[in-house]
Amino acid sequence: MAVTIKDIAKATGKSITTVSRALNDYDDVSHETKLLVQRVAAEKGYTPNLWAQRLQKQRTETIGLILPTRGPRLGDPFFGQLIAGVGDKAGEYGYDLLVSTQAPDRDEMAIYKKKLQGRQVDGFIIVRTRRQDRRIDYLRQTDFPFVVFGRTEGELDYPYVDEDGVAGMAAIIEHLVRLGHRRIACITPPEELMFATYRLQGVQEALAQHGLDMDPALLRRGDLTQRGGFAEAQALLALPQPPTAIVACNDLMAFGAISAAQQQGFVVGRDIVITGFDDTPWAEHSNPSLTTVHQPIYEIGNMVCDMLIRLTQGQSLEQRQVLLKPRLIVRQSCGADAS
Amino acid sequence: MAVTIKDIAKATGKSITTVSRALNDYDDVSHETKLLVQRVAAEKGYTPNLWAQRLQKQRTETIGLILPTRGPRLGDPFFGQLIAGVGDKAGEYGYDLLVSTQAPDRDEMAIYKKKLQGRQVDGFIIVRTRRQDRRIDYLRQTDFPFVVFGRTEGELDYPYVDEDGVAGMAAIIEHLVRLGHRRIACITPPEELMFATYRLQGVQEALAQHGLDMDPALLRRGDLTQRGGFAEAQALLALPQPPTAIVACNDLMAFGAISAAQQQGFVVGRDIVITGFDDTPWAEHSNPSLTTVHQPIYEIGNMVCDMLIRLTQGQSLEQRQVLLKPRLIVRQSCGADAS
DNA sequence: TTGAAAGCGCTAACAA
DNA sequence: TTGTTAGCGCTTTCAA
Repeated sequence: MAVTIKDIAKATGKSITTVSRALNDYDDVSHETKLLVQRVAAEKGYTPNLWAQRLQKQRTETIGLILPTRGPRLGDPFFGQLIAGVGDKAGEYGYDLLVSTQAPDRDEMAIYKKKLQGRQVDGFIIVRTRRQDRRIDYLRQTDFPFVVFGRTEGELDYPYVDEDGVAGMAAIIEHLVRLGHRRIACITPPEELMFATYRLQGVQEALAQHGLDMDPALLRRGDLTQRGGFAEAQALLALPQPPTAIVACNDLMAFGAISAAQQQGFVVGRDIVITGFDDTPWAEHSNPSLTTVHQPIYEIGNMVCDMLIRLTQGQSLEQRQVLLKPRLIVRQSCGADAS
Repeated sequence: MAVTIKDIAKATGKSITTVSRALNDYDDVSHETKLLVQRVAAEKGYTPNLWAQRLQKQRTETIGLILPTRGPRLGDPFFGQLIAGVGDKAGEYGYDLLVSTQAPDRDEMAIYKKKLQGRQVDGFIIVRTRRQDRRIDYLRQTDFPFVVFGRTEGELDYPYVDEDGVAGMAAIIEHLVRLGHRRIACITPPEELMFATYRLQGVQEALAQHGLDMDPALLRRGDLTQRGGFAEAQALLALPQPPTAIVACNDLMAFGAISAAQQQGFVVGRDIVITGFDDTPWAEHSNPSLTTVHQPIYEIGNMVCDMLIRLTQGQSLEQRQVLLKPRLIVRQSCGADAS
């Protein structure tokens, strides 16, 4: 069976307490005792029982990340990069990462409650925020540590990291208008997602600034998947007056839109222009390569994790709320490179 | 503060023991007591302290998945889909999933030891096996539950799920030979990965069966990334006698190879043929779409998780070792569809 | 049907 | 510098 602190106490002839303190390098233990205990512990291959430690310390050194989705859709590189960013940073601190999947349905809150009240994690990272987000309401009200990737409607009195979607989309529109486009379509994310609001707002404000209006027929709601982008682009291209540019609110939908356009014989970048948002690893290598807005998801994962761990340790944050400036990445799909 | 079993005991006037038994629905508690206790528990919003439960029960209902990589590379959809598959299945059982990232360096084993000996998880899922895999050696020797996605050299006396890479690559080669290709190049994974061996073996056996030899100049080692595929394909295309087909051992490298070929003005599917392995979500939508071998990673994640949980519960497995038959997916990049 | 008591492995206040 | 003791919240004998 497993080696416990008790075994070491017996083997060294010291008390359990002394062993505990020696192992934790307290300075009220004699040097010799410390050496002895540590040697014996190493010999016996002692590793502390974490539940016992945690039960005692009332801290878990674990952070929770509940992915708001189920099923194979996690092929979306978004989640992989995010997990990498959060997990790597957690590892640096010696923290663990508890990952669950739970679609945003009526069971969603149960899992947060269970993990919080069961004291399984010291804090949560919240991703893919809705405009009204009960996860955030709940955590705010219980006063439990959390950091958000994204924002919500209403008062933003919690720590978050987000990229400025308004500015990002505005940059895209600016660019397209400068290239001469006037009939610009937009494929948006599901309405309940907060970033849908920001990105659409960016589109509309930038258009307005150039005296352009969004034709309601050119505004279509997608589901963030390639399949969705494909379907919506098909519908747009079938209009009596099709757009000259399609602005998709994420890369995946843009890829779907490109497929749809190509399938109908369009040369993307020449006959029609398509852009994305996220700058996934694929954007650079797709054909044509995708004009998009860069979003450093891995680094954001790093940041939110770092902030959360500091919070759980009672530290205060230098920057509680971070809004990243987006960077436009011009590639071939907008035609600027193509010619 | 948190509600404990003690609070409920006080509130109901029952003993701690009785409360515990009532909550766990033991049948030596009177119906009334049970109802009373459960009502009060619900009112107070009681949730068991999992650390205490686990300390007591010596079981964690948590499984460990340590991703053998670090850094932003988890954009690889492989890991996202795997986590989804494992996580969803774990959720079905009410199990948690503990995810870590740890590159296969000399610190690698420390994290396994810590989690195992700290009794943080009931079992491990091992992925991306090396030909000689110390993770498996260690777990085998400690007799700790684990299930492997992949195989190793030597005796396969542990539970695993894998897809038959030999058959998969053979199917690709068969197909290409039938299309008339004779000069076929291969971009392989890093040598230490076990599936590199199988996939290369599949290529060579299938070639041999047609009396063809692999020109050593056409065999190049990649690193599983797009960037790597790009570089190796460039080298191949610059040969005095370039290949007519490039068989990449995963989709990512195939995408890189496609980019390289296109950049040099080749029409992929006509001037050169490129294939992948995995059938990632992107393969279908790339341009040209990618001929590849399907690997149901999400489902494999489901399977290994299911097997592992059964193992940790002391159940025996109907099928301890599963070798999945691969399915060839013919699309445009091999020229069969293109015409 | 219930409760008292022990103990899971550990940490920490207090005494010696 | 060390050991005694209590206790984290829970489950589980054992006795009543």
